[in-house]
Order: sequence, then structure tokens, then C-alpha cells
Amino acid sequence: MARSGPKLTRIARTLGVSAATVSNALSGKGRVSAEMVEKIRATAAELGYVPSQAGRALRTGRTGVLGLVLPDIANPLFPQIAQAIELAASSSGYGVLIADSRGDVSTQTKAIERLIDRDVDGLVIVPRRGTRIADVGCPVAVIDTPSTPGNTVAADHWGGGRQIGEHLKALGHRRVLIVGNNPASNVQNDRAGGIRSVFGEGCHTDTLWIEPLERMNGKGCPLGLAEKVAEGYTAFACISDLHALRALTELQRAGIKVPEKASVTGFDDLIWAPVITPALTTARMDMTEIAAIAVAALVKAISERDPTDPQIGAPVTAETSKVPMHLVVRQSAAAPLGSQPIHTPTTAATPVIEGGHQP
Amino acid sequence: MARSGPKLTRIARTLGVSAATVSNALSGKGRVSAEMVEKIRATAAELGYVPSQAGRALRTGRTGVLGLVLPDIANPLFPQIAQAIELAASSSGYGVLIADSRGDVSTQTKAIERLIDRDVDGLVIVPRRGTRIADVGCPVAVIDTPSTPGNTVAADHWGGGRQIGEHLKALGHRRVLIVGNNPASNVQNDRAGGIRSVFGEGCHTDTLWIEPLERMNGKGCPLGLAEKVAEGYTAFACISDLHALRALTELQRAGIKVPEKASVTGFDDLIWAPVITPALTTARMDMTEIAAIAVAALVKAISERDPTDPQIGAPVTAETSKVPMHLVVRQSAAAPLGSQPIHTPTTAATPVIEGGHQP
DNA sequence: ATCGCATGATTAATCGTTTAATCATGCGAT
DNA sequence: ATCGCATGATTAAACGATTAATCATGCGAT
Repeated sequence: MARSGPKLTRIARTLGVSAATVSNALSGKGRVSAEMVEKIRATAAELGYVPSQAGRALRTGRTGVLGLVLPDIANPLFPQIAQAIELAASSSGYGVLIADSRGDVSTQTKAIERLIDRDVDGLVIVPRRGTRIADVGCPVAVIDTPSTPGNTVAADHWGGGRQIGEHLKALGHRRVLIVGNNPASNVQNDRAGGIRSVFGEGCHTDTLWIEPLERMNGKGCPLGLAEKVAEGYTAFACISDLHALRALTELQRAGIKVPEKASVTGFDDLIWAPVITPALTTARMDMTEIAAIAVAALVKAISERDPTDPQIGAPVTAETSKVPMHLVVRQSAAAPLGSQPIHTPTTAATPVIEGGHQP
Repeated sequence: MARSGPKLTRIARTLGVSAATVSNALSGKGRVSAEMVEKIRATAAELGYVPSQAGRALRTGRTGVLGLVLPDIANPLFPQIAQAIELAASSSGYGVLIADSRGDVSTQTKAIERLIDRDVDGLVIVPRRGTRIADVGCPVAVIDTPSTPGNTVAADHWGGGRQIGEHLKALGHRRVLIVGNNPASNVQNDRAGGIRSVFGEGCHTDTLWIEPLERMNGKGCPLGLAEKVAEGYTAFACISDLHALRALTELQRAGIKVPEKASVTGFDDLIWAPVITPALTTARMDMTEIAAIAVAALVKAISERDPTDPQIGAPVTAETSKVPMHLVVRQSAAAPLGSQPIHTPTTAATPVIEGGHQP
């Protein structure tokens, strides 16, 4: 709807100048005397002037809107991501239009098209399981994982895995089961790889992928972790807090105390991580930072680009493409029975130590 | 950015007619011969014409964009809501712009203003804890709970509570602890009220509000549920799956088996409900339906409204304002020890029976 | 034969902003 | 005194669609 507020012309008439002068003064582009600028600024503020996006968009070919595409919108990380992107975008003066693709890969293209048709200036895409983004007609920032070609910026998932691994190793764990969803995901692979990289000589890791298991036994099937404990695994390093939750409750239900009998760690520091019992040790990504970098790169690309040319571009690049993850130490991981922890500085980054319930 | 695609004029020139005719043909408004309409439709489709939102918005005063405001974006329900709203909006030809207010009430106004300044045609607001929505300059749909004045459409939280309560009662529970976050929330109050309404003669319910407890003992503090079990409570009816999760893990950790020794139920059917052990019995709202009604009401109000008048309106109203919730029966609630379940049809609505892990 | 009218299409104005091109003015240098 | 130039402001065109007003045409009725 059209804002009811004053138009540019009204400010111009109020001050007895032309609309062009007002526009120039407000944008600081043309030649306007300092005093005039001052007067115009003042009355614009006083009248509560807000430029019409429509008018501006029509003239400049820029809408000031970014599109956000999360092919897997049901993802519990969605709130974090959306929040961070919206913050970054709005503080750069951009709006954020969302598009959902119901987890469906074919609908993803439709969703992107919907955004393009609405003339977004750029897109932020968090791709689903290694989907490559086809050339769209506007700048695109891809948030996946540093090892993915075409990635713009992402958390250092591999490094996060290493931190989790080092934490577990320092606690004394030698047999660790990595629990993930799907090996086709670059993110999950990097996290798992990071964990594995820590356990060398005299250690053993194996990986349990849930999705194939569920294809056989049905959704929500037991993971059989009690047996794994019997096999000597003392820690379950889960690729996401969602899996950690699943592992934790399954172990508890089987009468295996966490963390005394088995340690469990997660990833992402999802909303429930601090409030479950025991509170979940996990690795968190700095979405605020990631979003800021992604949006900045996008904004740069947008401003450098000629709005009329229908460029078919690769994803934009940022100076920093890898943002460190932060280990959040809570209660779900501890030294295994019959082993004393090794006291070594575990990671380069300082881990966040957080109690489950400090006053 | 400006779409690279063909403009209205190009179609006009291609067919040797005026732009006005093309516009009329495509919108079906003016007087155009049937054959002309056909030809124009055809070439428009062939050329892949997409109207410029900017041009249209400038002329009509309608942007075709709705704003979505979730004051508590960190809410784990967010994905569900956003997904449903986006679906409903896009199938009505609208885009969805999001605004976050970081859970802060004062920032909420700012967020709404950001959307208004971007000329959204209407707003969907899921208010935080009974916040009243001040008059904004455009149609607003409020999704809260039917008992809230000014509510447009919402799940029947009270009815959902009743279903949960009846389920527990039918299982044989007589001492039930309701676990909520904050009594200031209309939604939570309605849910709790619905549960309570079921337990009359010879039954006992009490309510535990987490937020006041945390203000005393710190975030993530223990809820002391083991003591409650000792006091004779056999079921914990939580107002949200998040609390249910907290209760479940705390009980498990204390060695109290769920559901044998204590039943736990939730609300919302959040992502983890089906995959934890035991899978969570909960009540789900039909967000798709709610979103459809909210958006439909909004669209109606928008089309009836004169885009130029800066109406200061109350929230729009819908024909149906109360959408039933669905009980999802899984494994976390069962008959208490030493009591046989009463076999009664528990609810009017057919509950969804869902296994934790069927093949 | 003429008027009126319905039909189908065109003209031109408009939405609000930006911006290139133009214009007026005063001042310093020749 | 005149030219050139810098400065500050104005004019006017443009973006792409919509729509009220207008125009041309043919046909039936008087």
C-alpha cells in the first residue's frame, strides 16, 4: 500500500525548492549548499518523510530487498539464520523476503523464481545437501560450508568438528561413534571429518548415518546405541543437536546414564541444548557474523553491478569465508569411567564454559 | 534489481497494439476482444513476461507484499509458521517480508515500522505474550488465541488442552502437574485452562510456571520434578514440547522411567517430538489452515480498502477464528502404575495415533 | 439518412523518485 | 569590461504499469 506520509514534492513545496534539490540533499549526490541540506534534512525529519520504495525502485532498478532461501525451512536452525540475516540486512537498509520450498528440490527453483520475479536485489541461499545453485539473474550469497565450491561464507564446520573431537579426546574418550543424518551433506561430512581427524593412533571412530537406517526401519526407529555402548563406545558425537537429543533420550531410556556411562555432544546449540538434562555440550556457529559477511558481500556486489545487465553470475565471494565455531561445554560430555582426563589445552579457540543451571 | 525480462511495451510493439490494451488484456479489466486477449496472453507467456512490481506498485499503491512479524523469532515454532504463511501468501500472489524484534518488546514497534515503511499491503502478527497491537496504517491479521480480543484466527488452544487432559484422564491419571512458562501468555493460559477443565471431582492439578522459577534459580535450573513424582503426581502436562523435553530428560536423568513411572505430554509437535525416546505425545495445531485463513482475511481486507486512505484499523476478522488442534498420541503418556485405564472415547476429534518407530 | 450506442482500441496522465542536462549568478582573472 | 568557471539550484525526462478519458467504427433503430 502507498504510505500516507508526505512525498518528496511536499517537502520541496514547503521549502520553496524543487524536488530534485530535495532528492539531491537527502542522497548527498548533486550540488546543494550546506545550509540547504541542513534545512531539508530538518523538515524531512520533522514531517517524518519516508521515501517510496516503489518510486525509487522504478527509477533505480533497485528494490532494496534481499531474498532468503532455505530449501529446508523446517530446519530447526531456521530461526537463528533468519534472525541473523534479517538483522544484517535491515542494518544495511535492506528488507528480507522469504521463500520456502517445502524441502522439495524441484520446488526450490520455483521458490527462487518467485523471489527473482519480485525483483530482489540479491539472494542468500542456504542450500540443501550440496545442491548446486544454478545461475540466477542476480547476485547470490551461498552459505554452506567452506569446502563446497561456490560457497560464499560459512561456519568452519570442520574446525568445529575438531574442537568437539579434541574436547572428547582430552576427556579420555578413545572409542567414539559419530552420529549423522546423511553423508550426502557437505556440512555433515565436514563436521564428521573434523571429529575423525582428531582420533589417530590407538583410537577408534565409526559413523552411524541415520537416514539410511530409517529407510530400512522406519522414521524414528531406535539407533541401537545401547549395543554400541556394550561394544565399548564411550562417546556419541552427533552432527546436530537434533541427533544428540535423540541419542541422549535413547540412552537415558535404556538406563545408560549420561554423561557417566556415555558422553553425548551435538552441534548448533539449538534452543533446547541448555535446558535439557544433562545440558548439552555442543558447538555453535556464529550466525550473526556469518550473516553479516554474507550480506556485506551481497550488498557490495549489488552496488557494483549495473542494474540493467542480466548478469548470470557465480555466487559472490567474501574476504572471510570461514567463520570459527565455538565449543560450548555443558554437562553431557565427561570423562569415561576408568579413565582420567588428559589436561591439555584442547583447542586454539577458547571454549565457552557454560553451566546447565547457574544462578 | 530490474528484471531483464520484456516490458509491457515490448509485447505491445510485437503485436502492434498499445500498452494499455496489453495491460487490459492481462488483467481482464478494460474492453478487449476475446481473440486479442488470446493473442496477448500467448505472446506474454512465450516471451516470459513478468510484470514489474515496482511499476505496478507505484501506480496502484499495492506492493503485493505481506509483512510477517514474530516478536519471538527464536520460537521453535517459527519454521512451521513461516512456512505456512509463505505458502498461503504465495498462492495468493503475495510475497512475505520478515521482521525480527529480537524478542524485545520495544524493538517490536521498530520492526513493524520497517515493514510499513516498505509499503507492505498487510501484516501478519503473532504477538508476544498478550502484547496488544497498536494501530498500524494497514490491515493486520493477529494470530494469538481465540480468547484474546482482536484475535483474527488461531488454534483452539483451550480445546487442545482439553484433548490432552481427557487423554491423560482416560489413561487413569488423577494428579497432574501442568508445566508452563509464563502465566502472562494468553496462549499458555488457555492451554492450561483447557487441561484443568477436565479434572474435576477427585482429581488434582497444579501449575508450575518456569519463568518465575528461573528468575530465582537461574536459567536451565532443575524443575524438581522427581519431588513432584514423590508427591504423587503421575503426569506432567507441559504447555510446549520444549518444556516437555525439559521435563522428560530431567525425569529420565533422575531414574524415573517415562511413561511407566510418569507420563509427559507436550504441545505443538515440534521437530523433535517424534524422534526422541519415548516419542512425545502432544497436540498439534494446523498451521496450514490457520495461515490460510489469516492470509485470506488479510487479502480480503486489502482488496476492499482504498489504498490511499491511511486507515487506522483494528485487526481484520475472519469467518472462522478457531481452528481445532489435533492430539498426536505417541509413547510418552501411558497409564500410571496401579491404575487401569478407563476406556472412553476421549475426544470429539479423532486423535492421530502415531507410533514412535513403525516400519 | 441520421442519430445513438455498444464495442474495441488508443491517448495521455499519473504514481514518486532519480539524474542528466540546463540555467542563472557571482566572482576572479585577463 | 568580458570571458570563463565554479556554484547552487531548476527542468525535464525517465522508470513500467494502470486507468480514466477519448476516439473510431460499425450496426440497428428511428
